[in-house]
Amino acid sequence: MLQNFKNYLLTHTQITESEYSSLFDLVEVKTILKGEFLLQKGEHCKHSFFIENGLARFYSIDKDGKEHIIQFAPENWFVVDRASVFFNEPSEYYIDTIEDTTAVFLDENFFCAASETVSFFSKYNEFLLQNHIKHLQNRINLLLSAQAEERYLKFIKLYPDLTLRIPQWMIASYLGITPESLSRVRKELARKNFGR
Amino acid sequence: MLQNFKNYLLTHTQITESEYSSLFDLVEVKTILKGEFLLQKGEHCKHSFFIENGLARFYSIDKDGKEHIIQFAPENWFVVDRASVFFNEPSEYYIDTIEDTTAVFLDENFFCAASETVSFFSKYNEFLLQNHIKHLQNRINLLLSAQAEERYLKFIKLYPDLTLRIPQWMIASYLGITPESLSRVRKELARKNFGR
DNA sequence: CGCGTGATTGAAACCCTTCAAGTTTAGTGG
DNA sequence: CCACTAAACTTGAAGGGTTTCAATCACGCG
Repeated sequence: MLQNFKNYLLTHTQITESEYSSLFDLVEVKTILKGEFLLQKGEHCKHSFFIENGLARFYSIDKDGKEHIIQFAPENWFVVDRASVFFNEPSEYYIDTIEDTTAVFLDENFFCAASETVSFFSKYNEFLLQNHIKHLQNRINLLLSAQAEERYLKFIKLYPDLTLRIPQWMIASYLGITPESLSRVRKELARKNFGR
Repeated sequence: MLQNFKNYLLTHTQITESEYSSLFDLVEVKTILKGEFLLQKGEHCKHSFFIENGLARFYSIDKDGKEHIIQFAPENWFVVDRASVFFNEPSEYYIDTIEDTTAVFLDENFFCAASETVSFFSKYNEFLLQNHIKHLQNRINLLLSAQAEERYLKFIKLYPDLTLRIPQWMIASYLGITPESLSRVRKELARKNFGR
């Protein structure tokens, strides 16, 4: 039961077994079926979600009804609309699941308690924020500088395991291209590599 | 002398005059002429730069030699490659100035001392990180969902003052389009608004 | 088996880039 | 203060990458 969440905290935050036990009372664990929402536009995001098992996605829907995926979150990842949580604003985004998912719901109380009981916790929290910034910045740079093929190659290099679990049209959405274009990019890549 | 930096800290971090005086010994202030570098690719970024006066830009150069602007930083803004500072990695990016600039160089020592002497400081630091994430996320969403015209309109709405100070070709770079395209977008916008 | 979803393919259209030329603007030195 | 030059901006025509729309194919599941 919740092996991933426990291991994650033990290895990343130097938490002890007993500290973990007391903090665990503060979280909620929920099962979310494939396609169900963790967050919808207009809601205030009150939790950080730790994905114990399964796969979630964080995305927006534009005025033409098109989805744009900001982030995928497989097991051992956090997913959250930080802007909504931290600034207490209604969210512009959606979070739902691509697979049946077990998620740990962490609220303000949990982070306060954890920061107080585990001295290293706030340091790790800063690590998460800095790491998040690093990834977002790299993504912006990629969107500015690379075309479809290069974006896709970087994606499968960075997330080889996810490539197999995520439908192609969602990867296309993450890359900022249409499913048809991604299909053609893959066809072209297959053609190039055939001669080896 | 450094009115902006002082006011910024006083209003945002609840620092006292005397605390400011002692912390001020830990910073360096430098004048950077237009076009000179604060950071170049391959260097380890050791400072956060507070722009006291002037205007800086944070950008990458791709394999074809094209520049891609990640961020502009006018007076009262911070600019820094957080990934390089926090993870102690060589930077992938450049920071230089668009105008003659006075910048405050803040290093690790400053942040440690400030966190210790000013209780509110680390809270404000988290605010900066969260705010940074919020902006990067919105930018990614815009790059995924909007075409040239909409990107430009959002830009001039968000940064009306910067629009006049920054050469058009740099704004184009920030938007992920060519200078020629931006010129045509502006022409088209002028045409549309002529009929009012 | 039939249905729905996802992936593929083709043709036309579109947005944007590229390249080249011309115009305007800004900065510098005589 | 004007003349000169470089940089920035504009404009046009051609081309490229991607989208759009439509049709077809492949697959899993009730």
